[in-house]
Amino acid sequence: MTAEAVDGRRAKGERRRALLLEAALRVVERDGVAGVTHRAVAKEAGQPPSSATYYFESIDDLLVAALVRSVDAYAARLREATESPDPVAALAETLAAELARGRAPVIAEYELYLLAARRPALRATAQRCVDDLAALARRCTGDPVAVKAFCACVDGLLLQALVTGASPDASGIEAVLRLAMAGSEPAGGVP
Amino acid sequence: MTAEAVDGRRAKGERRRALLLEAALRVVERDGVAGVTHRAVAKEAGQPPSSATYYFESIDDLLVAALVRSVDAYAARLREATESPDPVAALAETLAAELARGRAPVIAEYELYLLAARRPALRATAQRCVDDLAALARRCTGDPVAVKAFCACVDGLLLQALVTGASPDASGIEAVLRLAMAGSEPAGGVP
DNA sequence: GAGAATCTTGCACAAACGTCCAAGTTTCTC
DNA sequence: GAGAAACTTGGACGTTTGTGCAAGATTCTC
Repeated sequence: MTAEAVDGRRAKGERRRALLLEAALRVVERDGVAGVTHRAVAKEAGQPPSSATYYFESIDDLLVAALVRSVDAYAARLREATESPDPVAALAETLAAELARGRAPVIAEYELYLLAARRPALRATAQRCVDDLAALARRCTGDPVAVKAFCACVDGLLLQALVTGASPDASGIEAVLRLAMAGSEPAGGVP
Repeated sequence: MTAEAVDGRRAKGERRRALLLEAALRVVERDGVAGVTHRAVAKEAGQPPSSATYYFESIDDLLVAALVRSVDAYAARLREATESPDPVAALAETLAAELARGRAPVIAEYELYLLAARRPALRATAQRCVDDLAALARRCTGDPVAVKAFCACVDGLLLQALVTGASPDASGIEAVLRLAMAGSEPAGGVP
């Protein structure tokens, strides 16, 4: 994709690195961030422990890469909802469906997300996450305060659902998001 | 406080346990949840390692107790704001001041908070946190959806401030919270 | 004061971890 | 094909961790 002639050595390496990264995400889902070790990830990927240390010098590198990958996946889902005729409804459905399918992946996302609070190197990635959300909101309102409220609501709703064990349905989520979006201007509306 | 005649042995024990718990919170602030080990906490408390294993059988017990303590402190601050003439403004000031004083304690709170997502035993404590927030909101609006939006906004604003490194001021926070509180009814208002 | 309950501590053990290295393999360049 | 570059792997090292235990000190009960 990037260059016409690929180095077969590097290509194989990147494929392997991706395998390890996916394994790392599964480990985070299963055992939390604390469970991420070189050995555990390599074992999950069905590879020798040395390979994990080769591709990720420190355990921190591994977590950083995992967050980036997690945010990428999130951004993709977000973009899909953004392009829908009713972004708010689409997002509400997406979030509810994710929670219903299983909490572990969502927990993993937020554990990695929170990791950015301690690592300045991750702030740009976290910011991207919020920006994508704001882009969705701006399709429905011009009020910047409403955009902030909307973004905060999304993270707050998910976080609270996770920690309290509640399972809000799509309509409940949508109602809250719609309210946050309403803002001072009565209707930004879809054009 | 609880009984008239206290057992000196148990009293000493509880004092020591409290010391360890405070040390544990400092460790979480400094090194994150991952840094919490029996030895690290004992060292932080200036006590022999064995004492940590005596009072907290597993490392999980320690974290659970730490979360409960953290939520207790949060609830106290929340109650203070709730009793203010303008709860929303008071809460906004409290949150902004906390962020300004230092992010580490807030990060620690959320790391522990998120811990509840994996431990059913902690859900009640996390729920209490949300309930206290909802109680504050209900002093300003009767709309249950607005209450939910308000609670979500508080967690979302703090979480996003932490992960993006932003430092919202009191007025910015207040504006967002006020919007979430507004709801469909134009004014619940303070009586 | 005698005996029981609780607290307190040092120590030793196995397991798991990050890290490093050196030898071997594949792939590319020329 | 020869040499360089990148990948791959197994193994060893020292450190840290959780855990359990046994002996001692403190406090309460009678």
